[in-house]
Amino acid sequence: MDGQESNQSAPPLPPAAPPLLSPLTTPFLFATPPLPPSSSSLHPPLLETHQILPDIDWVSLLSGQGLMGENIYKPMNIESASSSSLMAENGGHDHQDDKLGINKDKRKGSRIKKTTRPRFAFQTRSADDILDDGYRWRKYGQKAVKNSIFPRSYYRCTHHTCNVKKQVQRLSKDTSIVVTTYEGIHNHPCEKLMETLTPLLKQMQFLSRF
DNA sequence: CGCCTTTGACCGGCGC
DNA sequence: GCGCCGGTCAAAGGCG
Repeated sequence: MDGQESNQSAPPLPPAAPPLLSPLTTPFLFATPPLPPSSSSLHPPLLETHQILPDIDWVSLLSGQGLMGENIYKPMNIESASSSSLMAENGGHDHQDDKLGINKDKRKGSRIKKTTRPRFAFQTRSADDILDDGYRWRKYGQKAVKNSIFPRSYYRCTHHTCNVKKQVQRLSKDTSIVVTTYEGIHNHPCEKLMETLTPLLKQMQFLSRF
């Protein structure tokens, strides 16, 4: 239906641009110092809006390598994502992994295949639930979750060949914090990044002729 | 007209 | 087996 299965078997391509943190989009995302390990075990890293993020190796990050341990960015593979931050808020019940990337017809099938899509979450302190990460997203659902006064919103990348999803939920414990969970890897360039870079590249090509 | 959000219904997994 | 829960679908409506 939406081509979700089309790139399940293909090896994931590295993101053409950071799925977040693009300096060419607004609002900018900025990082706080690393959280203490005790809190990071329950919650994704918290990003503030007043500090510039360090350089991040997103390829390594999304492939599950590097930036682990005490680093504030802790990617979660799908197998280990069952203890995601959103669950910490809703009482730890989560079985979505079995259904990720499975459309309605597939769910009617005999056996649901477990997928292994990269997944990571982080927190931002923002008044806006939706962060401009440079990609285009279409909201496909919203659910009230247990033990949370705020609903969880479900978004899918609008690119026709891309099946990246994200979940957005505001913490009831701290209403200023928004938890965003990304799932999957974009297999296309960031639209806004390309929009910004294209005229610059053309100008560079023009100037290089002299 | 195309794209988006909203929202109720539906589905499968899990715990009891 | 049943109910709860989270995730997804898809129709309807809004907006530029």
